[in-house]
Amino acid sequence: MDFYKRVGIVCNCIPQGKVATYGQIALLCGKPKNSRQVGYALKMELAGEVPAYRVVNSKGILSGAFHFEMPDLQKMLLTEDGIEVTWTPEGWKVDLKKYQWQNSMAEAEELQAQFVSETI
DNA sequence: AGGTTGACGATAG
DNA sequence: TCTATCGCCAACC
Repeated sequence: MDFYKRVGIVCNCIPQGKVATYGQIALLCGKPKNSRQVGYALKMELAGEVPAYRVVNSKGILSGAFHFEMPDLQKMLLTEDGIEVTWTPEGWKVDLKKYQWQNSMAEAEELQAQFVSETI
């Protein structure tokens, strides 16, 4: 099972109105230390195929905003999701306290199941 | 084969 | 709270 494939699956499972962090996704993919590769994955294969705009770093900063075609695109999409995005000296930011995706046990298992089915 | 580079994260001071 | 540093690992020289 390709790690990038898992990243794609996880991203597609992020609920509308929520965001996830790179580390969180890496964890759900079974590779807690591959947070950097998550960003790399989004940039390469998955760009345009998954809602990568719902992925932020551990501080809630939209660190990848610059890599979108239009700088404000990510912020705009998040806003349409009902997420409040604010401008800070560090860049566009979301309140993780309010909007971070809280994974339930069921959701984690659901993801594992999809990983297995893809492995066939 | 070896060094550098990241859409990152955790920790020490 | 903020900075410096280190660990991490796939991709790319």
